[in-house]
Amino acid sequence: MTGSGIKAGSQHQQGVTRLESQDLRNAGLKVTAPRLKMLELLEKAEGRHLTAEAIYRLLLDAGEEIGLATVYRALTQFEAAGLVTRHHFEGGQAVFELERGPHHDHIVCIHCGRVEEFFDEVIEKRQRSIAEKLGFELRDHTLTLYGECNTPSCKNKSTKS
Amino acid sequence: MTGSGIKAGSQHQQGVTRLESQDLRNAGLKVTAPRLKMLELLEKAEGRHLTAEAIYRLLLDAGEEIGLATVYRALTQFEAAGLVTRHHFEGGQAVFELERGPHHDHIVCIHCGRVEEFFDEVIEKRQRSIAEKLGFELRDHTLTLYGECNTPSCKNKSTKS
DNA sequence: TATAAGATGAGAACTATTCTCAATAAAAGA
DNA sequence: TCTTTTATTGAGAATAGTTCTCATCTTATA
Repeated sequence: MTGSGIKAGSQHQQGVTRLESQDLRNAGLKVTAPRLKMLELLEKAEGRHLTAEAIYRLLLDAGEEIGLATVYRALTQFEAAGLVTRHHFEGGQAVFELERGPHHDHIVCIHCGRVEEFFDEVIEKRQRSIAEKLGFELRDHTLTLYGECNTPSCKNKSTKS
Repeated sequence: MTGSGIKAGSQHQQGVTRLESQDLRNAGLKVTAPRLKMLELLEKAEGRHLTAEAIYRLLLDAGEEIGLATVYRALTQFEAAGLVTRHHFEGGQAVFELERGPHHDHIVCIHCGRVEEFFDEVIEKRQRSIAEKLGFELRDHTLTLYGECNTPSCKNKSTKS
């Protein structure tokens, strides 16, 4: 959607793959082709949020032989290992993104689905004090803003409703 | 938030029912037994978050004759009418709560599932300016904190994992 | 290499939710 | 009040997203 030209080519081979292999080993997972392919794909997606189905299709389209079950399984494992984050935006399907850098929240366009990320220390701090005040030990949070974005390619598109 | 002992008795009859009837009419919905029963139940739940399934079971247990499809349908209509809010906390099932007062966010215990509500103007304000800065017209948001609560009845319970 | 532990793909199974449809009940009109 | 119109209902089928099962195949290890 954004357009930082990412193609399904095969630029990075060994170097990246090695890093990814290490990620897998660190997570106690065997280094297998499906997993590496998935990590590569997520890497190339550069922060875009993909559904399991999308990952599956992209890999199939790229000529990989992979099963949907494997995609789901791997994503769950990656999540447990802290390699990816799973989000439940509106609309049933979970989306996944590679965990790069620390934490951030999201704003999603209700028309075109575009997702931007942000981080705000004021909000973070506030959350901590709210949790404390209410007698909770904060472990996690999800903050998602929904709005209408201003990209020219957006407004035209129909809403889900 | 408060925790005043709510029992599944049948205290309020006519008075409340009339208010609820009006809510339905205002929403352009016919006043029917299933809908009234659902609103009554949500009313009695005083802010607790119920799944569609839970509402269905509670009504069955209370001797009402109702179908699960009706519950889902009505909840969707109530939501469209602004009578209830739907939340997607972790775990697949959506939960519903009667819309009372203005807006608030939630903190959920990852052990016992207890939900508390809060409102924080600083966070709200911050969200608005973030949206603006990123070129979005803010329409909605969800903020849910996850933590471990301090109620004695909680820590013992097992985590979902 | 041979072996054991893990991972895989395909499809069945499952869960949450929505849809279909004939029967029914509520609002509106006479 | 009786009738007509139209929305609503319950039951079960259907769907979407995800997880499970299992026989087969790979990876890491001896």
